[in-house]
Amino acid sequence: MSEIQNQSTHWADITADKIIREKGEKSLYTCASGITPSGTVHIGNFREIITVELVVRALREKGKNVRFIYSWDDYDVFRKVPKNMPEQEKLEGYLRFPITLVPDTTGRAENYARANEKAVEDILPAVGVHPEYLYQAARYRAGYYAEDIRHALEHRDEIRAILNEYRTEPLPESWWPVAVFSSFTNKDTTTVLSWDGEYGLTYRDDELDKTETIDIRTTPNTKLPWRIDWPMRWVKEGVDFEPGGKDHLTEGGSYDTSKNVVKVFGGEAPVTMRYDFVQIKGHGGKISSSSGDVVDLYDVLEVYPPEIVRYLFVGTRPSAEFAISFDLDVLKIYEDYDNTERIYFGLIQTNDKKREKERRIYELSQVDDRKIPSEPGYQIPFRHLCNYLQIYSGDMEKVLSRLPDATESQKERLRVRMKCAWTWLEKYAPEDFCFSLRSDELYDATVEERKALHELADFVDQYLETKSEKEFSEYIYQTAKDNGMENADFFRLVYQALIGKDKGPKLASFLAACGREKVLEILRRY
RNA sequence: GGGCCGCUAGCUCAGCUGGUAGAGCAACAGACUCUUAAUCUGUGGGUCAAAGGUUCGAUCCCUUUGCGGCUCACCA
Repeated sequence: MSEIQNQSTHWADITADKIIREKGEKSLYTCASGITPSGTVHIGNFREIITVELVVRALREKGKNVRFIYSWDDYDVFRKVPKNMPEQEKLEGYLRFPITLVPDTTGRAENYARANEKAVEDILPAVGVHPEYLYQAARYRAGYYAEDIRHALEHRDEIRAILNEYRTEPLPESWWPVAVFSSFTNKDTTTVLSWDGEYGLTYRDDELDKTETIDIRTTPNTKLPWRIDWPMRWVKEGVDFEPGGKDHLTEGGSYDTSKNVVKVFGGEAPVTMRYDFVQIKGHGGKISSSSGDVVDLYDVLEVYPPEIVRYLFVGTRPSAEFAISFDLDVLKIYEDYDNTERIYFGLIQTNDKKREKERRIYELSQVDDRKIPSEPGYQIPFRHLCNYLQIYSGDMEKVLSRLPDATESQKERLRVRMKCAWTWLEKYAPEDFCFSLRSDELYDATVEERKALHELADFVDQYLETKSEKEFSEYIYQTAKDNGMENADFFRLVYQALIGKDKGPKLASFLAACGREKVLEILRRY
């Protein structure tokens, strides 16, 4: 194991090494991630979580003790009502509230933020991600950060100078490094007026023009703005590694100012890594979050099994942008994964370097690194599996009965895969790709056409199960010839007779896949 | 305006700590009287955006330029 680790060139291993090198040998390494649950947490946000998860796994495999924390910034301000949320007008009334005090109009949880959090927390274990969740609203409101807020107030000028370095408009003299939610309205439309040098903070509610003095230890209204909050928490939790999106990791971005602000709190910045955004391809056209139709982890898991979802992220350098596909690329993704798996199990020969790389990608793609499969999945092309599924109208057990040599563990994996395949066929596959065998309604065939179909039925009856695919295709041509039909016309006829379309899967193999019984059941009715 | 990323075969990209380039698809040739991005065999194809520099040696490192994209400078 360690031998493999040492020579691994996978980015997760390289990052783990970097953390150890830069932070030194420690008894505990803290890796952090987090976002604001201000709306449905989409698949782009997942990139950060999975990036940390992979680095955490790499560190643990090097024998390190690791704490993986995930911060929900649920004391953030509700700035905009996402279009995919019900009861828009009601939510409008809560703008400028902390999201933890906004009601959940979807009826899933006690408040808006919690509903979005819960959706993520429920699904992450499915892809092998198990962080320790930290809830910032609860912490702030319980006075957990009171001393840190006071510390920021004490270093007001120093912090302002750091933030001003990159600002076009310098922060005014009257600026304070805290934000206050009004105790009258819950909104952040307030202005801090003064601080008594200890825990007393006086602010004005700008809407009501009312003034109040609060104690930051006991009144749950104060929070630090993002660029101060982030470095403060680095110190609080002793964060050694935390990646960031490219909006944070750019000159003048929040990582830049935070790595200076963190010194005010007596700490240092964690090792970081920039990840690029994730695009979506083939998801019905409506994909932008502004339209409210976000793609989240649930959507992706409907079409890809957990290990393939991981595979997408594992196999791509975080700094590279990539797209998650819901169109025909899905076929290729499955094939790519299977290919990696075949290399892992030595079913495909390749050079050492490539094999080592693919091996590591396969390992990291597995949901549980202690339960890596001991045998490859059942070898059937994804396309073929899709055809089987359609022949049996989505009945997975019937499909499995056609694959008698599959082992139990392979069947388990096939079931997950078929469920995804079926969802894909129903929701995303192109029209041309889909078919279903005729049941009640028959093709309105002419007398000549019926004769041809009868002849084909006889061949099917006699030879479909005994002749090879290639040999059987001879009978198809012969039928066309015997009935004086052009091949193209005859193929069209057979597809119409079986599936009501002009085209379909390659005929000889399609008939074989359907099986003698099913084909005859339909053809004999003409 | 600052910063970051990309520019490699017709297309999408891989190539990672410097040793004169790979995959899939497309193309072409041949199998198959055959369809949905169908199957098999084989072939061709690249001044690694451009120009300098470092080096025995550069797709890779440095500088400059061009083109494309993103991001920060308001909030988080």
